[in-house]
Amino acid sequence: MKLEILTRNEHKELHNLIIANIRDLINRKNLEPGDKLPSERMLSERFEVSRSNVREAIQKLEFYGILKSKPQSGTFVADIGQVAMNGMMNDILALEDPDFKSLVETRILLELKTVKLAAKRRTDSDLERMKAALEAYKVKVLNNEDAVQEDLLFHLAIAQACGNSTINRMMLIITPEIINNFEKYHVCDKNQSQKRLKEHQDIFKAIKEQNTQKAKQMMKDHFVELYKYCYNI
Amino acid sequence: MKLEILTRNEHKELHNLIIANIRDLINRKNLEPGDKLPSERMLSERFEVSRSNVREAIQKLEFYGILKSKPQSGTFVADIGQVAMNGMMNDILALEDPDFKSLVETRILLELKTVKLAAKRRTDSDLERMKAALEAYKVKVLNNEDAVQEDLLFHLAIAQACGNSTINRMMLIITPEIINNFEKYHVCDKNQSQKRLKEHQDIFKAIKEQNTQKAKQMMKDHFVELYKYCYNI
DNA sequence: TAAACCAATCTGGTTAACCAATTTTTTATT
DNA sequence: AATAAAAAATTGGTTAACCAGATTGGTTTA
Repeated sequence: MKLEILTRNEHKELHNLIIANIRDLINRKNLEPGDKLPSERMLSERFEVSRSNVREAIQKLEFYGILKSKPQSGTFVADIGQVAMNGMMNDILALEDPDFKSLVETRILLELKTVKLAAKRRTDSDLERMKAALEAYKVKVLNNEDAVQEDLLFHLAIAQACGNSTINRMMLIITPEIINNFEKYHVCDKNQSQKRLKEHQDIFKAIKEQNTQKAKQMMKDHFVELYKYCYNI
Repeated sequence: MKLEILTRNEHKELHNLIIANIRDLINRKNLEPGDKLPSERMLSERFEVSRSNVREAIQKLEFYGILKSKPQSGTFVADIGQVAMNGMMNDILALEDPDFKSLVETRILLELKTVKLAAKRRTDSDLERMKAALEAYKVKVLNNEDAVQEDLLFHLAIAQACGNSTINRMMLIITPEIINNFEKYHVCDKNQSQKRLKEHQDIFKAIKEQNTQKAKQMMKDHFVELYKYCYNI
């Protein structure tokens, strides 16, 4: 067989092709939750792709909870049912790359929640972590240095304090994408950094005082600039 | 070298170990954004693990946007900066498995947003997809069959119509976990299924009419039972 | 001096052979 | 005939050799 190196996009296309093939196979064979898929070797032969590509596609479907691999046993359809599996696979295949607007919209949604929850649930050690992150941010700002990272890390510290591991996970997923777009579009303006620092300090204070409403309002104010920018694209 | 098969948990531990090693390496060598990591072969030798394990750990960090692999070239630290990378890696390593309460809380947060956005932005083809999902749900309910999957698929159809690919992605991530917990804790009650159908129809109607406030309120009502359950655990 | 070229080397990706746990089938025993 | 024990086949995971594109350093050339 000819060996071919794929670009990142071709790679994704290949994965989607394999995923679609697996979906069709499950439908044709009427596999139900808990049923076993054909082995990786058979799938790779059947779809005429390498076994490692099949493994990668299966890994992706495992991430979305649709399949489960058991060592030395097989790959199984998860307990989510055939209909749900079909719908979700189609959804996954239709998933496009996130645009900046979608990222910002999601970030604001998540953070207005995390800040409220953090104000309610923060422990003393949470406070310490947040304070440390805030201090690091402060130092950079006062030295008039770029502080995008420290900015975001303070927000991640809030997410960590919100006591919801799922929301925290989602903040982790979007943060690097946010950072990249920040730098790409030069969202952050150094002239405003003093103001931003003040806002961060206000947020921290509200969380410390466990004033949920104030915390949310401070975060909202903090996002106003971003909002504006987002709707101007 | 001795070959050893790992359980799922040991596997995760190994990944975390490698991730921690990579973090320490980046710190020790003071690698900055865009810098190249040592090759996979060198890392595997240095950490005394297999190259495929290194590749899997790198893949995970790629998913979180911390590293970028370029074919035939190398693996690079993403443009998020050293400080952010450190903080995020620590966060990732500290990430625990989601509990049901965290899942439900997140689901409600996301869906109260998706339903509002869907009411505002839904296209005609979105409406058709949602109507189809709703019909499938209706058939199951009227036949008094289990309809958890069709239920969730309707919600996913709403997410798809919300015009925000990031939120849609997150709904896809949590849905299988939600389904599993639904079935584990028997959250769904068949006696209430008629009521649930009515609620779904109300939501659909509100989205069709593009009445955002009503759509959100209907969704809120729909979640009341879940709320109760969630806070009773 | 600097630009262009070329070959040696290094890289992530791919493949195929191999491993050990598991599952299935066969055989042996009661 | 039923059960237990053993062997064969199957599985996902692992390893190591290999591939082709990218990089690099030195050499040649304008």
